[in-house]
Amino acid sequence: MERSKITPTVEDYLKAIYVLEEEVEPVIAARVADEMGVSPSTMFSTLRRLESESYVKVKRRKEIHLTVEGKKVAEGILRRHFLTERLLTDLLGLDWVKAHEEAHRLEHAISTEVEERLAKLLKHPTTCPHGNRIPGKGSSSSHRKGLPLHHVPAGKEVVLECITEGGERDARLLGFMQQHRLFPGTKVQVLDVAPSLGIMSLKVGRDEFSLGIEAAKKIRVHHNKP
Amino acid sequence: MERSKITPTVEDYLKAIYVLEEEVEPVIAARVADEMGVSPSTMFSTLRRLESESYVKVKRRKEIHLTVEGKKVAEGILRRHFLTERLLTDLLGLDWVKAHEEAHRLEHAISTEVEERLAKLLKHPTTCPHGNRIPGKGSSSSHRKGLPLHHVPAGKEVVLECITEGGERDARLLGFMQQHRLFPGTKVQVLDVAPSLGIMSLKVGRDEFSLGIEAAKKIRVHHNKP
DNA sequence: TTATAATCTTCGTATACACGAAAAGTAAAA
DNA sequence: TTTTACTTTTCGTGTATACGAAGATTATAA
Repeated sequence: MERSKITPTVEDYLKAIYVLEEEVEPVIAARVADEMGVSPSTMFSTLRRLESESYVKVKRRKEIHLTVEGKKVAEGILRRHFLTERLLTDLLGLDWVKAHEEAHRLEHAISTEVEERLAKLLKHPTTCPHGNRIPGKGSSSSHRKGLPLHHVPAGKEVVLECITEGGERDARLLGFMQQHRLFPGTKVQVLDVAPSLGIMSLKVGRDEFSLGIEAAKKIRVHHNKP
Repeated sequence: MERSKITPTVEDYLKAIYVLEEEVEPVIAARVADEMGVSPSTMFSTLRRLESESYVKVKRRKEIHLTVEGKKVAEGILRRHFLTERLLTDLLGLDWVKAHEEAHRLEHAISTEVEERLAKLLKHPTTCPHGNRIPGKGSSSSHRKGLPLHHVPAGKEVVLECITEGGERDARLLGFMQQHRLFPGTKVQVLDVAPSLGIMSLKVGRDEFSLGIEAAKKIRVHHNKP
C-alpha cells in the first residue's frame, strides 16, 4: 500500500509548499528556497523533479501549486508531524521547541498504521501543541485560521490560538513564547502597535514585553467572545 | 553534543556488523553484505568509508572489527531499536513483526533525549519484545546469551529466551513463531533433532510442529532450573 | 595439486541531493 | 525609462549510496 518511493527530502519540500500556500500568495520558488534553506540552484533542480513526478504544477507566472497527490503527501506528513509533537509533549514531556525539532525527523519514519494507532492512543487530538489544527485523513477542512496578531489594534484583548507552522520552525520565537507563557489559550493584551518601529507591546498577566511585527505575523489569535 | 554527521546507512552497517560479531566468527565483508542485502561492490566501497572514518578496522585476514567508536554507535542504535520496539508493542499494540520493521526506520530519528525519556516512560525495560537484552548506556555487559535451540538434545524441555537480532529481521520466522506461540518465556519440548534433514520437531503445549535447523540457530533458550 | 567455489577489488555508471558562479529574465524603484 | 533588485536558469562539481561486469585473490574440495 505504501507509495513506491518518496524521499524525506521531497516530503519536506511538499510540506513547506503546503504551509506557504496557507500563508503567502503566490508561492514562488524563492520563497520555498528560503523556507527550506537551500540555494536557488538546488531549489530549481528539485522543483523540476517535483514537477516531473507530478507533485506540483508551476503556473505561467512561476506560481507553484501542489497537485492533488502533492497535497495528499503534504497533509499526511503534517499530520504525522503534529501527532508526533503531541506524543513528544504529552507522553514524553518534551518542551515545545524540542518537540518540533524531534518531530521534524520522526515524521518521515512513521507509517500509516503507526499514525493511526498514535492518534488513538492520544485520543484523537485536534491540534498540535502549538495550536495548529491537525489535518484529518479525509478531505478536509474549513481551516478557519485565526487573526494574525499584528492586525490586532492597540487596546484589545485577544486569546492566543496558535503559532503557525511557519513560526514553529523558528526556535528562538518558540523559546521566547515559552518564556513569556504565550501558549494557545493564553489571554493577551495588545498595549501598543508601532509599525514604523516594527514592534508591538504586549501584556500577559503582569508580564509586559515587546515583540517584532514580523514575529507577530506568525501568531494567530481570536476574540474572546462569550 | 550530536556527532557531526553519521548517516542512517552507516548506522545500519555498524549495527549489522555488531550483531554478526555476536553470532558468527569471523565477520567478513560477504557476511555483512548478505545481512544488508547489498552487492559486493557496494559493500566494498562502504567498508572503505567505514574504515576511513574509523568505525571499523579490517584485520589481515579480512576480518572486520568495530572500533570503540563503531561499537558505541552500534550499541546506541540497537538500544534505540529495542526501545522503539517496546514503545510500538507495549503502548501502540503493534505485533512483533511490524514492530521490528517500523523500529528499523524510527531508530535513526531518535535523539539521546528522546531515548532517555522513552526508557523512563517504559520503566527501563531490560529486553526487547523478542527477548533480546537492551544494551545499557554505559559500558555493558556480561551478555550471557542463552543456548541456541538447535543444540538442545531431543527429549529436553527448555524455556525460550529470545530470537536473536539476526532472526528478528526474518519476517517469516517471526510470523511463524507468533503463530506457534513461541514467545520469550514459553516452555518448549524438543521431540526430535534430525540434522541430516535439517529439521527438528518441537512441541509447545499441545502444538507439535517442525522447524528448520537454520531457523533454530537464531533462537536462544535456557534450562528451566528451579 | 589442481579445479571449483567463494570472496575481494576495480571500473564504469546512475540517482538524489546539495553547492557556487554566473548568465538571463522579470519586477520594482528612481 | 533606466537602473536596481530579485528571480530563474544553466553549468560544472561534489558526496553518499547503490548497481553490474569482470578481473584478481584466496579457500575449499576433489
